[in-house]
Amino acid sequence: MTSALISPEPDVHDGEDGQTAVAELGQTTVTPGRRRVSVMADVARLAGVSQQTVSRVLNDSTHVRPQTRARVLEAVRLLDYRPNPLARALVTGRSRSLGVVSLETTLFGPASTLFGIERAAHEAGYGISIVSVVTLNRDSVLSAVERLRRQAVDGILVIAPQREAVHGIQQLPPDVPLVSVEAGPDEGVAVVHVDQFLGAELATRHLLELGHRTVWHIAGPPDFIEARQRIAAWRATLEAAGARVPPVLLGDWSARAGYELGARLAADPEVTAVFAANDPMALGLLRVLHEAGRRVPDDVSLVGFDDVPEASYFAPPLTTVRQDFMELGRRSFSLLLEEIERGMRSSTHVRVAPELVVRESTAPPAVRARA
Amino acid sequence: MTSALISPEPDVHDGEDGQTAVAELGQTTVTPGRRRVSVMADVARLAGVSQQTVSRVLNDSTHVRPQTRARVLEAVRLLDYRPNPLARALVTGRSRSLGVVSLETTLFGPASTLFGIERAAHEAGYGISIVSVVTLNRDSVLSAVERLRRQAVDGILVIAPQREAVHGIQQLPPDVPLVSVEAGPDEGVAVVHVDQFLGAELATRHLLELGHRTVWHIAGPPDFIEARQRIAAWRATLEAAGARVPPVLLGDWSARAGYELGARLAADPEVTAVFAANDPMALGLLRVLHEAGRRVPDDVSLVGFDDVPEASYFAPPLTTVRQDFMELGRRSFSLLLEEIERGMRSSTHVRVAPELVVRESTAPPAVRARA
DNA sequence: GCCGGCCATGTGAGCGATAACAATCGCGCC
DNA sequence: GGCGCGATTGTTATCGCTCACATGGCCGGC
Repeated sequence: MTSALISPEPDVHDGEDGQTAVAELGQTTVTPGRRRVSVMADVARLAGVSQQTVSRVLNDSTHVRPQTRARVLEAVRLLDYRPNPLARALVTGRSRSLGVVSLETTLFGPASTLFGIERAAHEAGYGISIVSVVTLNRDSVLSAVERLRRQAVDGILVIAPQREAVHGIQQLPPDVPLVSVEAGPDEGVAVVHVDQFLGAELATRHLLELGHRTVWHIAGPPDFIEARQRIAAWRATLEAAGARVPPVLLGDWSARAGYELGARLAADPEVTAVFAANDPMALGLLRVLHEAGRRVPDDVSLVGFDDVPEASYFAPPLTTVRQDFMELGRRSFSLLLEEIERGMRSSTHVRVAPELVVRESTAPPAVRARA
Repeated sequence: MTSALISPEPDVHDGEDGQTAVAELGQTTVTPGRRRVSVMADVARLAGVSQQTVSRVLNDSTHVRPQTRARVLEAVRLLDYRPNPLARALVTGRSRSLGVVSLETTLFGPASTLFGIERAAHEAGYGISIVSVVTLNRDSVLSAVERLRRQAVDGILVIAPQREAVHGIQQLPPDVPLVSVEAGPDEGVAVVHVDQFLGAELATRHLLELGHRTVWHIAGPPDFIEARQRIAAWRATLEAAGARVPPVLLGDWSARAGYELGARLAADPEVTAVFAANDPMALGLLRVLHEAGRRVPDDVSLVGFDDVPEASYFAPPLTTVRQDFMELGRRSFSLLLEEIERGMRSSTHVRVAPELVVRESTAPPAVRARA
């Protein structure tokens, strides 16, 4: 008997504030001004079944007669019912939401990773809460994680490209599923990252194989783990090839750094191949080389890193190492999901392979350069 | 027990899966593998008070004897108790979390706004959940909002710089507090945005006042509301000053667009002043001007928009219009909070004033240009 | 000296869902 | 033809907290 009678005269003072309080069926009174949303009991009543049956239709959905299910679903539709996620989470102990700790930056890598995670989570029906930090260090990571726990997330992803973050991650209480993305401690925590070593090796080898005698490197700031790994791989690749290892130039990821550090390279005719640790720095370098009258790739070959969307529009289109941040997000998410389901920390390391994208900024050295 | 004794022969499988079940105190049985966390009742028991008193200490905190409060807080500390936000939200109807719909982009504006919101929310004790969309249109906005509602957010912020998004926003059910950020419909929804009209006027007037006869404009893509507004204000400012209105050049926010469209400007000696609708396009223009041998600001003056962090490192440092995205986030957040507290939609428009930052890319026109 | 009223605290009832178990029905099988 | 079992559905307890109201002590005022 769902509202058998609808009285034509709702017993409501139709208001001092223009809002209409709606007379509701049954015994529930209505807070004026707040539209009452239907709950599972309403659906049950309307469908003429028990609340548990409604729950069954909405969840496992086994052991329900098709006819019953149809009636329930119809009631759901009529009432525009949506399950209250809080109530569900309270009783199941699962909120189906994840926390992400992210650097407050518009740097391409961290920002893209965030979106990659969001997309993967979305597809699996998870929501994500983010906490951004201005700097990554022990305390900021700890307090960010604490805030996320207060939001009842099922698990946490820390986008932690910087070394300092590692100290925080290591000290986290082990009772929350957690995965470190882009970098992390060697032990005790699951880590998903792009294989920086491979990426830098691909870049460096590509240039060596084109015939360059050695490769210069404009690196990222050494507080970024990735920057260090790229330096190490670049150096190892040169050494393995018996090539001379030039001094490393430390930048800060910005185009400006590429420009300024690049000025020294542009002035040195010995320099025929450069590997820049990210695309913006490659862009800066591109510019200073141009200003110095050194053609790319004729006089100098250049490889970047990241494959930002604009890279193929650089002049010339940039050969670079692509990092698949969507894949990174996907893998991080599934690893975290696994931890959540097994109920224990994992300490797996997942490596995502980067890919060399050859465009037009690399070529064999000019003949005079060899002479 | 953190290995008080390290037996040389750890009894490895004391379960079948290596997990150790910890014996807990009291009558509660323990799910093996999952550490039980303390709840409010535990605190109450330990402090020798009722659960309600614990609740009072943790919330309103009025009407509690200092001595009692101290005892409760001590118990909280001892048990490392944290209130379960789900239970609280279930009963209060407030989750203290906000939803943000954001464009899946690393564009400086939307990305910074997101962080601005996060920071403001954080300071007020709110968490944020994000949903990112690849494109903004009616359906994507609607489904994003729907997803956020399923996460039990108290209110929603839509970062909606594109026109298409407006259609979605207008169709949203009015029963959830919502604020549109950066743009929105004219009516029915609260909107917080930077005053684009003022910004473009500042830029254009600055150039006119330096003595330039007119100002060219490299605009953003017209599906962005901001782009249109900047065009309109630029045009109006020129007209008000009696200056000729040159044809507008439509870009896509990228440095590349600035470069390519700029080529035409660089070739035209009549062009002495350009207003670029964002900093990256200004950067591209800067480059093509340089390549064409036209000096900035001696031959051509240039104003950007956004004040990205690198703008002061451009060559020359860029005069630009700063948008305070942190402020934008703060204002959006407080407006939303107000809606939440009053329980009804507002349709206020809040404008955040941009600011002209004069650096070294603008100067009076060269004398020969006037002649 | 009694009573109203405020302070400090406790009690019981939900919030809206799921979990665990109980109950009912019909059917196949010996 | 009775028994047992699976398919369906209902009942009750519970998740961890806050709300509304009840209670009991202590104070001041007449």
